[in-house]
Amino acid sequence: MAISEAEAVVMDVLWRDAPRTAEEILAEVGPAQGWQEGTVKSLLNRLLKKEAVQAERDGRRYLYTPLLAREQYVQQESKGLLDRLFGGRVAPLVAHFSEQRKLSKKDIAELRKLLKELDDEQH
Amino acid sequence: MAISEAEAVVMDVLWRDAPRTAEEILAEVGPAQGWQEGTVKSLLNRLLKKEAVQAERDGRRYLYTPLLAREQYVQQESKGLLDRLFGGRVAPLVAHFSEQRKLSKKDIAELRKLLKELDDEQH
DNA sequence: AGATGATGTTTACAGATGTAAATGTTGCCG
DNA sequence: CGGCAACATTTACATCTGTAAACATCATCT
Repeated sequence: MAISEAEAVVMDVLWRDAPRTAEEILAEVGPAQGWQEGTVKSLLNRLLKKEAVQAERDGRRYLYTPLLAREQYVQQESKGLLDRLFGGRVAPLVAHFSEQRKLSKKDIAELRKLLKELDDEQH
Repeated sequence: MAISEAEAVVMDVLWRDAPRTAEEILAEVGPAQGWQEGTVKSLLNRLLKKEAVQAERDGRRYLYTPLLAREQYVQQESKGLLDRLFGGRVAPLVAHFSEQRKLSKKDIAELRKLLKELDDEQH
């Protein structure tokens, strides 16, 4: 079962710091997303059903912790896009951003560094 | 209005070659997707409503042509992912694939070439 | 002209999603 | 102990999606 976009917003909070209560999550994303309490609770329940988070009782409330690692999620999403749009290869994706002039100086510098590291690994 | 995944499959056919009839589209994706005729027709109608394709009468049938350019679509999707998962920057995305050992030799070679070109542009 | 077949158009229906409202539960306060 | 406040759980409901079935239209064959 895939995680929806709204659910991912909740996961993001938990990935930044867990465990958290529903209240804390609401405080963190409610204003920005314009969400009510019920919305966050529903999303948490759906995430529980999908086994993406875990709830541990703490007195009257629950503490929620991610079960799905951010890495896993990022991996799935990225691979999906790459496969659908760029034949599964990374270079065309970067070329795309390059053409769109969406590479910042920092990006370029980091890419250079990355390639250098790959070089070094080669022994 | 965003284009759904199933709709994007139809767009892909049209991006490869247009205009096309519903029948041709079905012939091209039906088998692989396990779709019936009605499915393709529905998707085409939704795409029409979203103004992502255009239909031009040709005797008894229609010829469909994309209105939305593939570049636009790719741009939206890529930017969406980048913003949601990598803070809008390209380098972390590439680093991610690098860590996952998902960079092919070809990818690396192409990235190198790309950086070199950017270098040259800088003159 | 009526039946047939090729096409397009409308309607359907289940599951996912966004967004809660309604309802249930329980520890605590008076 | 009875009721409220704080949580959680259940139910709701409109959209969007995937996937067609049903129905309408119209050129054509008999």
